[in-house]
Amino acid sequence: MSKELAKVYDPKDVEGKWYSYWEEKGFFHAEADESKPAFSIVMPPPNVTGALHLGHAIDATIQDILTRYKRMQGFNTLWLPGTDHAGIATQAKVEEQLRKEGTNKDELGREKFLDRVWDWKKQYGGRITQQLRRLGASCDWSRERFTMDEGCSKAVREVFVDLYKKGLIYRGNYIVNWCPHCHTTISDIEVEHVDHEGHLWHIKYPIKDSDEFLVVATTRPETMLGDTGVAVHPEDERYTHLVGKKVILPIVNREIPIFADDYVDREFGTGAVKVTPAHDPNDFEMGLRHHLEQIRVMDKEARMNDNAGKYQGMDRDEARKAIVKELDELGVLVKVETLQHAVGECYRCSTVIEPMVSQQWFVKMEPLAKPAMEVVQNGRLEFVPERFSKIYLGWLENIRDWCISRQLWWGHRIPVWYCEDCGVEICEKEDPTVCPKCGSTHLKQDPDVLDTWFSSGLWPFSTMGWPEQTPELKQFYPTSVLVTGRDIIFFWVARMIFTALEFMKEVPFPKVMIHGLVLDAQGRKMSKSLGNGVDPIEVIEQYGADTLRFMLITGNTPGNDLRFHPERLDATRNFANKIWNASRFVQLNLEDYQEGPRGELKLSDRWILSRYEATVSAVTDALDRFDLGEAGHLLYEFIWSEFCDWYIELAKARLYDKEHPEARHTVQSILFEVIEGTMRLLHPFMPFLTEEIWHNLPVQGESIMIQTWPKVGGYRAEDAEQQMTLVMDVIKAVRNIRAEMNVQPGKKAEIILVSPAADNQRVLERGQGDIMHLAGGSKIDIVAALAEKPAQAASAVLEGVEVYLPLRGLLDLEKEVARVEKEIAQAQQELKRFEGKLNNPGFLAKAPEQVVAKEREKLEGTKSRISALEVRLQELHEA
RNA sequence: GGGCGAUUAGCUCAGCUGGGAGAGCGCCUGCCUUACAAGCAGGAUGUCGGCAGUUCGAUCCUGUCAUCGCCCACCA
Repeated sequence: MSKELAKVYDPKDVEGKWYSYWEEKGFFHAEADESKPAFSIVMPPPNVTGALHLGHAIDATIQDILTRYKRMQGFNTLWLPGTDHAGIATQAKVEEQLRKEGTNKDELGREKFLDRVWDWKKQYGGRITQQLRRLGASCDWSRERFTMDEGCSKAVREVFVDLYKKGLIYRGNYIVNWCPHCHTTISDIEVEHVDHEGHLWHIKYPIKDSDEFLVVATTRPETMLGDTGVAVHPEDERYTHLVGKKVILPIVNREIPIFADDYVDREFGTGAVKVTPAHDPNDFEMGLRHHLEQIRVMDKEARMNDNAGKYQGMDRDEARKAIVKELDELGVLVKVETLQHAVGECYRCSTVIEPMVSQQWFVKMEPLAKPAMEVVQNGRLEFVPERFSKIYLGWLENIRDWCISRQLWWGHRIPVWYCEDCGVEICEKEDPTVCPKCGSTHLKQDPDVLDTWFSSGLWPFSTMGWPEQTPELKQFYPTSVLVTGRDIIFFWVARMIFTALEFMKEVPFPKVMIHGLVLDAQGRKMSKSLGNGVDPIEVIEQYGADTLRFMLITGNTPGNDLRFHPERLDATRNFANKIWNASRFVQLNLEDYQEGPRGELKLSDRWILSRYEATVSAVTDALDRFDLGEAGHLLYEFIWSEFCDWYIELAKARLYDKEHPEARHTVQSILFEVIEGTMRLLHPFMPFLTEEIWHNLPVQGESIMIQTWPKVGGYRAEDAEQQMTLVMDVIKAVRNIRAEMNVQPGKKAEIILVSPAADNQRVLERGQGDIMHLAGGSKIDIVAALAEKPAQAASAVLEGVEVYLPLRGLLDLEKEVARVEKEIAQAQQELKRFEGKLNNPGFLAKAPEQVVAKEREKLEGTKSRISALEVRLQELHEA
């Protein structure tokens, strides 16, 4: 116990040690045990390929705080970690590796390639979970899961087959978002709409058997090779006479129909739209309505295919130039405008997406989206902050079917087989070997894999053993809360909700706590390309995990983005150091401490206990509201501004008083109780520091993390708080005078307190020792009135108390007069405000009685202050 | 084209569901006071984005405008 404690807290000495201790002791582990109420969180699984970034750090910190809090409250607490196989990202990493080795996945073949990915996963997949340990994450690592492990894969199979049989998964030829670089489809939400400056080309399409032309406007002339119609608005009088006729498509010389469709905007361009059903989602829809042919003119690389005639083999951009040139030469290019418009890009590689008709697997969304909306509308599932529910609902309202097939190898392979003889589709929970229709054994599995989010969408129950009815599922499902960034509400949160409702018939969590993104100091997203990312591990090395954690959750409002300012790390580190030193002070003064009954409590004791207890309640409330920033702020204020700045200073006198061991013992006991409880309150936020401090205190127990959460126990004392406030105000007033009058620090001075009210006098008498010590008094007189005005004294007038500091020769009379005059002026301003209010009949009639009374009180207080100040001024003039 | 968020001290941000504004950093003045100079004590600084409204009273509620940021969106 009585070891030397460093003056400066060094997290390096502490963090590694405690983390392995916790893990070895099994404190993170949760067993299904129905005797205790459950609290559970599933961690949003980070990509196996990834390294920890600040986004993960804030996410994990929030979850860890909630987890540690609930664990201390006695819940059977499970925080279940895991990682995501991240189809495209991981496959791309391994492909990159192969490229460096001079080979590629096709040379290797599917099976060998997958072996390589698994190897890669084994080698690097643990990095991010190691990094989460550095942060202090108290997850149950014995339950760590991976979206492609056996259990999760089984759940995926179960869900796919079930939805397939219900007709909610289907295969069909539809227009999808194709990334020519990643060579796969992506879902609608994986397309980013980015504004580009493009052109609007006006092209004349000659009308068949006529001299007339129809001018269409397009941003993508290269797709005209696949045009199979031209659309105009049904009520557009310019064109009604043309509807039903045909145009001859330039270059291609194909006859295509002119038809009318409401979709067309008469105001835009020429009001006539070329229709390419195979390469545009709207055209696709119109094509279906009007039975147009779909002609695909590009291949998987977005090169023109054999439907493109002489342009075959050209990249779509080259083809655009060449086609524009030819149109120009043909004399049918009538106008080119520049146009700002949004272009879809791949979220991963920013390649412009090519909409393309292709045969893919889809999840039918409407029947799934409806219940997912209802649970939010009827409050069974709440977003925190609430405003995110609107975003969620808006998305589900307009949702389109979800394209789930990906042309990748890394992922859950689509569990559908095709009979090569009779063509039948087979989708069962077991792999088929024989065609149930024709008996053929020539079965071929669909080559595609599922969208990564298909498997992570099952995360809350797949990780708990579903489809088996496990004890874990029974106790920990539904989970208690989901914590995640606002950027994956659609990708992940929504999908978990509708799959859970479909398969578990229950919400996966009653609350979703959404936090913002961590931005750089300029407010930009952190990204590899900008090079503005901050590595949390480096921050931890430099400042410690506790500092990073506390910094991340304080200083902003829930749900809002957080700008990363390195200076805030310094400030938070200073706070950690402050706590360290406060505890050091307590420990140094607890060496001879024996537990035992306390002696009489002084005002300051009752005050700090009351403030401590108020903090317990307020922090607990804030945590229950998921307002971690507020909870952190409350702790900061209590520890620094109340416990350190006041109570520790107040405690010293009695602590060092050898003549009154009982008083010393009482203070020791309170210091111990308050700091010990405060460490428990702070533990979820700063687990390492608090554990270290806790073990340096005279406590029994293996770890602070398994102690109980502080409870309130009757220490609240409004009277003590009020009285102490008066004492502190007097101390501040004296300090102020001393500073302004340049009284040498350390030099003791006589203090006279004039207070006509008996109750105030009693309070001041009770606090006089404290005032002496903290205000540097040599002697203190408390009187109801002064028979003789102290000459050569500086003064301050508080409500109910006048403070005099006889300074004799030290008093600068002029300065003092100026000071008093200034105070009078300020007080008169205030007085005016109060009078204004109290003279307002509306105020008197309509404001609550309490408020009126309070204003009256303030008015009276200010009035008497002013008259006291005026008397004082008079005296000064006389002096 | 919709929606959301932000606009408060020089900077970064709080402000707990309307009674008259706070912190940290920075700045100024003193202090190495035996927990802490990563500290202590004291101090200065704000038409709470503009305008209008509701109210006895608005930083907080309503409307509107402005600037910035984000999300969504099938005007080719």
